[in-house]
Amino acid sequence: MNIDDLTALAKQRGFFWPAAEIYGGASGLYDYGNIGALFKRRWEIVWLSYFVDTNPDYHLIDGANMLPESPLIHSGHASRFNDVLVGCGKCKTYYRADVLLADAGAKISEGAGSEEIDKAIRDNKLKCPKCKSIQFMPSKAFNMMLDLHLGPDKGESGYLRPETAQSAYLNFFREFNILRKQLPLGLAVIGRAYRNEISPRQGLYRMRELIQAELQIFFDPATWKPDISKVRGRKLNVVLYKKEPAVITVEDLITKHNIPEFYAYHMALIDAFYKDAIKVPEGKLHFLEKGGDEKAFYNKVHMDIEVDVESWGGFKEVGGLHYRGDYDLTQHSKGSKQDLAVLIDGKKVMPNVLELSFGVDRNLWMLIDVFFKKDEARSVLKIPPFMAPYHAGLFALQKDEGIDKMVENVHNKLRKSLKVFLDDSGSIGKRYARMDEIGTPFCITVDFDSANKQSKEYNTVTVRSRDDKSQVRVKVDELEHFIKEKVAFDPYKVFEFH
RNA sequence: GCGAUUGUAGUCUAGUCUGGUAGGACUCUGCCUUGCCAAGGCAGUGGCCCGGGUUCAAAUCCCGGCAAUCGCACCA
Repeated sequence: MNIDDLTALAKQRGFFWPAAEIYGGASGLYDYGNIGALFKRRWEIVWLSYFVDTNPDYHLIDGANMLPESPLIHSGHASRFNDVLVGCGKCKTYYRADVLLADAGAKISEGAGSEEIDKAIRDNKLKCPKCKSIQFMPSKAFNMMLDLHLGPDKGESGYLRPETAQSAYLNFFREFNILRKQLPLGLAVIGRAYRNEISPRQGLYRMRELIQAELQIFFDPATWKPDISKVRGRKLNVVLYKKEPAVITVEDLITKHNIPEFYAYHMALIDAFYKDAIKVPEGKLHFLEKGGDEKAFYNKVHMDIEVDVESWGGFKEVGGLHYRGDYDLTQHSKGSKQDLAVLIDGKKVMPNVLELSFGVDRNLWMLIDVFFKKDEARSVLKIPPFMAPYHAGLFALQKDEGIDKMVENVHNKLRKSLKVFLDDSGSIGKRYARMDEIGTPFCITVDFDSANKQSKEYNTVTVRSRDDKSQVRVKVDELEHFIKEKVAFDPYKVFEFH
C-alpha cells in the first residue's frame, strides 16, 4: 500500500485527515476522526495494560503540555533544540552553522549566538558547499520548540513541551515520595508533544504535534535486575551500530555485545509486544542501534524500534529504547536547586532512567499499513481484534419488524461492554465490506429464524468473522461472552510478567 | 527552507499542452427488487485548493499563497 492509498483510506473511512482541512490544511497537523479516535484509544489501552498495568511499581501520570522556560533550559532543549541556521545568499541553501563551521575546522563555543557565528563565518572565509559562494545571509536561530508567552503583555516565557518525558522527570520526586520511596519506579505519560519541524513529511511520520506514549523507569543501576530468565533464548532482530542486520539472542546481546542486562530484558519485552501481541510479521521488526553522532549525547545505549512500513518506503522508527543514565535528574537537580537524588538503604542514589518511548500516531499508521490487505475480491484491515475500533457490526438481514426488535434486543445486551456498529443500509455484503475496511472482527446478523419462535434457530444469530468470512450460529445469551473473549487483550498471555 | 512534480464531488480519476455548457467509476440519499458476502433497475445530491491577473470567455494561460508527494537539507 502506498502513501496515497493509505491517506485516501484514512479519509474515506474516518481515521484521520489534515487539521483545518476546509481551509486547505496545515502542514504537520492532523485530526483523528470517529474511527481514528477509537483506534487510538484501543492502542493506548493495550499499550498501558502491557507496559504499565502489569507492574505494580509503574504508574500512569499526566502532565501540562505548556511548561515554563526554566525546566527546558536545564533539560538542554532550549540550547540543543536551538540550531543556528545560515543560508547561502546565492543558492539559498540553508545549513546548520555549527556543522558548517566544524567541517571547516573552525572552533565555536557551545551555544554561540548569531553574531559570533556570523563573525566566525567571515573570519574563516566559509564557502557554500553547494555553489562555492562566500556570500552568506545573516544567520538566525531556529528553535525546534514552539514558544509561548504565558500571561498578559509579553508574559512569562515558556514552551509547548517537546517531549512528554519531561513531565515524568519533573514529577519524579513527588511521586517517589508518594509511592513508598522505592526504586524502581515507573512513570508513564501518554500525551502530546510539539516540535516546530522544518519540513513535516510522510503523513503521520513527522508531525508538528505528535502523541507519545512513554514509560520512564527510574532505577538504581547497582541493584536493578529484571528477571532475565523470562526472556532467555529469545531471538531478536538487531542492527548493531555500523553492523549488518543479525538475529541475536538476549544472552548474546548481554555477554557478547555489552548490552546491559536490564536493557536487553526490555528489548525482549518490546519485541514480544510487537511480534506476539500485535503480530507484526517476523522480519518486519528490528532494533536499530544508534551510535556516534546519531545518538543523543546523553544516551548511554540507544536503539530505535523500526518496522518495515511499505508506505514509508522501508524500515521506519515507531519507538525507541533509551538508557539515559542520570542525565535528566542531574540536570533538573542543578536547575531547580532541589536535590533529586534519593536515599536507598541509607545510600544516596541519583536514579538512572530507562526510557521506553513510542510514537502513537506512527504506530497507528504502521498498523494500517502492515495489516491492510486488498485483493480483487475485498479490502480487509486485519488488525488484531483487540485493536479494532468497533468490536462488532450488527445487522438485520431483512427489513422486518420482528427482526428489528431482535436487533434492538441484541444491541442492548452488547452495548454495555462492547463497541457495536449498527448498520441497516445497503445489501448485507456491502455492510460486511464496510466493516472489513475498518477492521471490525465480527459481524452479527439477525435473520428470520433468529426472530421466529417456531424455528429451531430462535434466539440465535450468525456471527461472521472478518478474516475468513466463516459463520457460526451463536445463542443470543452467549453472544456477549463469545465476542468479549475474542476481543479482549490479556498481557499475561503474551509475556510472563510474574 | 531549497528544487522537481502535483492539486477536478466523500474517494479515485478524464479533461489542462491547443481557453468555449466539467465527464466517468465507486460512495452517499430515496424508491423498486433481492435477502448471508461490495448484486440489479430507476431517480437524486455533490466538484475544478485559495486569491489576483490576462481574455469577450479560465479547471485550462500568467503571478502570489496554501497543501501534498519525492529529492536535498533538517530530524537534541
